[in-house]
Amino acid sequence: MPARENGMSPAAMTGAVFRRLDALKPLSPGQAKRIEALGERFEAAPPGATLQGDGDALVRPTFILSGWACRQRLLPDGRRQIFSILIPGDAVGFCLGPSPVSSASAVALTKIVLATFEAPSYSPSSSAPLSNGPSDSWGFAEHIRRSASLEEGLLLDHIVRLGRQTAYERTAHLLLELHWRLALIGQADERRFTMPLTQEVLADFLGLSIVHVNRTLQQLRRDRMIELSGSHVVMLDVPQLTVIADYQPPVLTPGT
Amino acid sequence: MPARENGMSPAAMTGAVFRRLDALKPLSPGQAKRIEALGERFEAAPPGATLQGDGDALVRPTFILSGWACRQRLLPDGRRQIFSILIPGDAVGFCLGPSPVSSASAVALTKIVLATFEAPSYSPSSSAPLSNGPSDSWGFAEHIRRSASLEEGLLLDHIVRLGRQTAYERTAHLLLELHWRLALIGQADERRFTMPLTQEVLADFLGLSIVHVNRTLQQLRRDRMIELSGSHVVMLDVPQLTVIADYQPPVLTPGT
DNA sequence: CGCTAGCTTGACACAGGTCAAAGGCTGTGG
DNA sequence: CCACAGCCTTTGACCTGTGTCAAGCTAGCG
Repeated sequence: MPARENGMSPAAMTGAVFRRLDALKPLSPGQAKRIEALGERFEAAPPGATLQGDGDALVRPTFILSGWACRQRLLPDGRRQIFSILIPGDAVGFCLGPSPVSSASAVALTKIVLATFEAPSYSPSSSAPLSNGPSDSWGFAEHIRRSASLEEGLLLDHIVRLGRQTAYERTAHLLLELHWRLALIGQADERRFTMPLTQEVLADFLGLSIVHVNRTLQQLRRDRMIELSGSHVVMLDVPQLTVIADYQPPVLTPGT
Repeated sequence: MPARENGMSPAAMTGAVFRRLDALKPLSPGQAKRIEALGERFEAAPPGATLQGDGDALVRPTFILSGWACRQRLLPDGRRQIFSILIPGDAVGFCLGPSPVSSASAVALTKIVLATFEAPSYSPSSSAPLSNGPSDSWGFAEHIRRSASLEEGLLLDHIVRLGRQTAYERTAHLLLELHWRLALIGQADERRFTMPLTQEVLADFLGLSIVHVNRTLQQLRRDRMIELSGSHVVMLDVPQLTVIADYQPPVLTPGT
């Protein structure tokens, strides 16, 4: 097996995508194979790169193999709001169907590696009526549906954070969410994980100013709720944080 | 044609549903007929009624024929955040597929009339592989997809409002959004519409306190941006409001 | 005709924003 | 190997948008 980007095998590169989709719904051997094939055709982008412009149509699903990104919108006066933070295994944009002219753009927050599905390698079953839309032609319709459902839940959580929670609660909630999502793809242990985000990014996500994010993090440290140095996070009291943030991890519909 | 709820014909009762879906994608005659049939089987609920509980599964799509509702979540200490305001023609909850255990509940804000689709009256084409999920069995897959896309855009708008806009901007933005959506279903003219929402509901939607919503509305009045008495809204300077709120109406994918 | 739900207003408190400056880091070039 | 540049973090002083509390007011409704 030939060495790739920093010497990883295709399977290793697509690990996060595999784990995430498999958690949403167990992958069939055929599907697993197609995921692994993603590792063959990837492209890298530097921090700050625009992964998907404002009105870009989303034809085929693109996944993050490694690195972090975000979906965001800019106001005319320069204010920025980040809708969601994307981690390895996440899809960039949405694949529900043709319409998605999302009014958001996606931007890399770190060095990032992406892979896009080849469209219709599944022609045998694609003879089904196109009523299904393009989403189905590649055989992951149910995964996409569940992924969309999960993401919608995350958006709703975000709305609650922004509308009704204090800076302290918001920050705790975000940390718990990231921890849960990273654990899903095997990139977090019980209480620690790596979060390569600047305080500016946190601010634009949490609807706060940079300065206040800093102060809030200090407060969490003083309260012995977290340790944080560089991008290394340790949650010292997960139960307490969960109460403070009223955090409820997403429920994955089990099975089949 | 027999008289119904306050003497309306089925076609009149389902007007909003028809107009909304037809705007998303022109309805075929057969689809139009099925929509009209909705008017035969409706049920009413009083203000405050729970239309859909917290973890309720969403099997078949339910539409609002008349009245307003909202999707919301409550925090343990009683704080409330409203995710979206539902008007006639809107679907309650989502119909993307089986998983939608949405962590939100839907509540009637006024007296409301609902109608739910009968499941599989379209059996001829439902012989298609069930890979499509239940969403397709009733023949509106593309409408549902576009509706979901539209709603996702509204959620993103809401996140920007809550995260990065001032009370004044948020309020202006909401008024413009409601105006656009009401116009879509033929319930608004160029600048006026009816908004049967208390200031408490506005507050819980906009992430503000009741008192501050009141003050903000006063300010909009003083600035001669709006008139508002009871539930009657007049927007006095739509262009200006649009600039203030940085409002961008949703783009409906045209055609077919 | 009194009650209640909703609206309005003032006085005051506080979470969070803004401004400004000083410290780290880290990478790069001399 | 040092020095500088740039980005990020941290902190203090101060300001303001929004929340809280409390009290009237209004109007529809039983």
